Amino acid sequence: MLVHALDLREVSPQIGSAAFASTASPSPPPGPFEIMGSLIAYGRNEEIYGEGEAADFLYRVKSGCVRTCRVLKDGRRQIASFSLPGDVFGLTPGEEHTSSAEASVPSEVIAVKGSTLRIRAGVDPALAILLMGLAIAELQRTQDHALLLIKSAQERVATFLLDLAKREASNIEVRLPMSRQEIADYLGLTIETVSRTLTLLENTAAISLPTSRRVILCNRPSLSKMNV
Amino acid sequence: MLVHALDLREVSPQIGSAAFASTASPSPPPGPFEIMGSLIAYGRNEEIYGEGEAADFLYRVKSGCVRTCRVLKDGRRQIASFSLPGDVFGLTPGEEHTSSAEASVPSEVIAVKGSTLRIRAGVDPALAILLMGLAIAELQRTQDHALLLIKSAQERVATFLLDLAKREASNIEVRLPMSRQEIADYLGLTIETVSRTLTLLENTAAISLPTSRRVILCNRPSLSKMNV
DNA sequence: CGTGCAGTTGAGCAAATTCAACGCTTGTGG
DNA sequence: CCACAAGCGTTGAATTTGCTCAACTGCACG
Repeated sequence: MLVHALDLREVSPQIGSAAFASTASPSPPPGPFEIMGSLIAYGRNEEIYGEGEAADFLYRVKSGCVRTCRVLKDGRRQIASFSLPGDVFGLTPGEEHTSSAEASVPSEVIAVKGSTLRIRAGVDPALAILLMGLAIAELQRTQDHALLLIKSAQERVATFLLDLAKREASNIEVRLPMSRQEIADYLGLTIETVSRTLTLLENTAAISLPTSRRVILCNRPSLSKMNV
Repeated sequence: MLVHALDLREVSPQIGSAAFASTASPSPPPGPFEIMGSLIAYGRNEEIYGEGEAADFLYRVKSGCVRTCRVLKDGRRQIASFSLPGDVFGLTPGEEHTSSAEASVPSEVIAVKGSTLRIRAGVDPALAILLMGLAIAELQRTQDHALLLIKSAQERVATFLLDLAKREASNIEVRLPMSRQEIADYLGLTIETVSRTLTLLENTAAISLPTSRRVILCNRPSLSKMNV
């Protein structure tokens, strides 16, 4: 049930590379992204890449929040992931992006050219294994997302909040870097159902909503009970 | 929107390895699976591996149909994939299986020990890249599955039938190697809704159901219209 | 010729969606 | 500094979709 797309912290221990080990620290030492990539800033709702475009870059979020989306012919949108600082996104099956990526809020990302990575991966087995780890981690998250989509609305929202909470410094307050519409498109619900479910959780004292973008988890056990 | 878990046909062209190139032919020449693996037969509903077990093997379906499942605490089951002959399954994020695998019908699979593959992948960059391709292909299918789960019941069933049809020799008749319950758990619907939707499609002359396990696609355009 | 399982069908119900109105911020211009 | 518009979120009522519960059918197998 993960909200973030790719987090190098999770794969680096497996691959025995120290390069990413301290991604979580406030100022991580330079890794492949810092060395080979360039920093780009995007405004709210600005497109980073579009569906069908050539997949030439791999990105790492430095600040903000990036969503990846797929859109059905009739306009229904599914948000596949939210990537938070430290997460990697842009890994795509094949040569073309099957999803688009946009900044949910003003965001900075570091972009590494895919061909650069590919060339180095051919030489450097550790990098090849790192890329494999990214793909595997992304697979895990996508599986969890699919599993989320068979749950009830309450369960989806509870799971979502608990996932976000894992990423927060504070483990009681969650800041939502996305709109209700984005949450709805991620959870496979309508904006009204998301709103109603949040107020329901507030009425049952599971959470509190000081502002629409801040959630206080008052009663974690009751949320966890919904996190099947 | 793929039903099969992993199909080497799709990854081999990208990786430039000839070993798997003719997987689709009636009697494929020996590849890693034939050389390094052993053939095992499973009966209907027999477990191949369970959730939480060590992920030591990679499997390729020789005959039959294998489902991979995840189960929520309260017993709700999601089928993540159906693997048909030629497909690979068992690739798992991490050391433990996050899903179980069972034979939907009596099936033969070829198992390759993961450690064997890993050892060879360290030496053989082509094999490492092949494994990467498997992960990426699996990722694509899982994304498509997640997208399926935001569609209407009719759309899900139509998509499912069209996906299965792609795998059939005949492109008008589809054989279903799984029960209604399995289809329901794959599509995130109930068995009753699947049954009702199939009869609805039959009443609208989109399909015909000579037996419950055989579907004739009478009107592909009308099915495709639902395949958003 | 029963028995049991898989699938279908029906009726009523519950959950989530749709459509619509309302309220709260936020930013802008007078 | 206030008025007002625009965007976002919330709430309500009616509707729809798919689910639950239950009965029934057909088929395979002993």
